[in-house]
Amino acid sequence: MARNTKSAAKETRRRILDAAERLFFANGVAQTSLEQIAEEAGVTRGAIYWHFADRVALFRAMLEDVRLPQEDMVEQAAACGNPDPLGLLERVACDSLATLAADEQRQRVYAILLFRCEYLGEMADVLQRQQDADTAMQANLARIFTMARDDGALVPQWSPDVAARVFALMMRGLWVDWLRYGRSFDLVAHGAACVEQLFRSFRRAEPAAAPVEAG
Amino acid sequence: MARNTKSAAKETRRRILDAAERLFFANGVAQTSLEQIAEEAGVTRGAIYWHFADRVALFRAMLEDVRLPQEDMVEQAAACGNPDPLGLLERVACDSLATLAADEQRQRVYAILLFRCEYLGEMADVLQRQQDADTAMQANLARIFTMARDDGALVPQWSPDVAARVFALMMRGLWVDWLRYGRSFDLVAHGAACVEQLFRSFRRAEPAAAPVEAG
DNA sequence: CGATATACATACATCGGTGTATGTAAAGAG
DNA sequence: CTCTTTACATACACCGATGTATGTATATCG
Repeated sequence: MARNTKSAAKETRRRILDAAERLFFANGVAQTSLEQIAEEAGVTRGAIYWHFADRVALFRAMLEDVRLPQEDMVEQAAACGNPDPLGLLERVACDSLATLAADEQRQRVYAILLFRCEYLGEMADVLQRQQDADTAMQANLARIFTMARDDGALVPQWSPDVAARVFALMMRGLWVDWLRYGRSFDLVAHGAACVEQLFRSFRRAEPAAAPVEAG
Repeated sequence: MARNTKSAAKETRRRILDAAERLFFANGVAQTSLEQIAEEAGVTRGAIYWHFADRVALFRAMLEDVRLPQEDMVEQAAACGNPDPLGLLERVACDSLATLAADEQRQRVYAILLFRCEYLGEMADVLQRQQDADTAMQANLARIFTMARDDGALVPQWSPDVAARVFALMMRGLWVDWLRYGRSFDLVAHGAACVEQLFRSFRRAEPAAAPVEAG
């Protein structure tokens, strides 16, 4: 068939990636054939094999387009010399929820990573990327909580490491639950309530106000 | 071939289930053929098709043997009329960590559910079971935290629902992280530190002691 | 304005997996 | 002691998916 111009080829590549994303999300990675992806993208398998070595390469390319929520938080929280570390983190946390809630591509890709693929053999390093992101987030959070403790902002009942861990576990739980169970609750509102009350327990007690209810 | 006695047939069934569990865990559900399972179990595919209708039925049967950590916690925490609900929960939480850490079958099956299968089509109700377990756990925890609030055991900074949610998210995060990342930390010790400090924030402040470090 | 590389489509060979049909020897019922 | 049923093993037919080889029309470059 007619050879496409270079920009048209780029668009073909995009269409393949988008089609793969939709089908991986809808049918799972293992249950999606290159034939189906080609059809969804309006090309043939020849085009896919031209742009990508095989299924795994296609899958990897799809992932490279998206940042994981963990990576997002690390980047956002990098601003360290802040006078109010806990306040910064609290805002970053809520931002991360809003970012995920607003970006459907991110939702699909993260959901694929969480529930629609099996991490084995050639996919092992995909898991590794998530572990690296988690580790980086954990280290970064621990650093910030340590700053908060040194500033006297963190109550002594919480050790910086454990506070960082519980916070990270809660955030990931919120992301995962929301995606796993069909986005059946208001991620931003409900998540904000969790974030706020947890951070309230991190801080020295203020004149007590009534707790915020979940969304 | 020679027909086995009824008890021998039961054992064959067990061997098939065990083989499936090991291979699903090692290679993923989609990447494991019935041929492989048969070989691992020392039988032929004929035996598998005799005992199970197909792969999905085999997978389901494998799951039925095991209780999920969530289901475990719900059962453990059912004892409600306790004078110290928060103390009860704290113990139940640590028990659940110890139970998971001690039972390799449980670890494999839960890991399969989390990272080694794709929830689609005929597998949708498998996800449903997890969602039901999570929902039940959530409801149960909320009830207990409400009791704690009514007893004055829960500080007013935490609403019972949000406290239950954060606690549940943390617990699931601990289970998942431990399994996902190759059990690379001491689940019981590290988990206990998280549980303890979170529950300390739930309770009215005692004469402050130094926080416990993570394991 | 050829020559060549590009961007695919088409065609083919292969293979592993599934489901089912059939064989069969022993267990259990009467 | 037979007859039937059980508990498998064996054999077969049938895709569907993969990978590769090949065709081919057109950009693009010198």
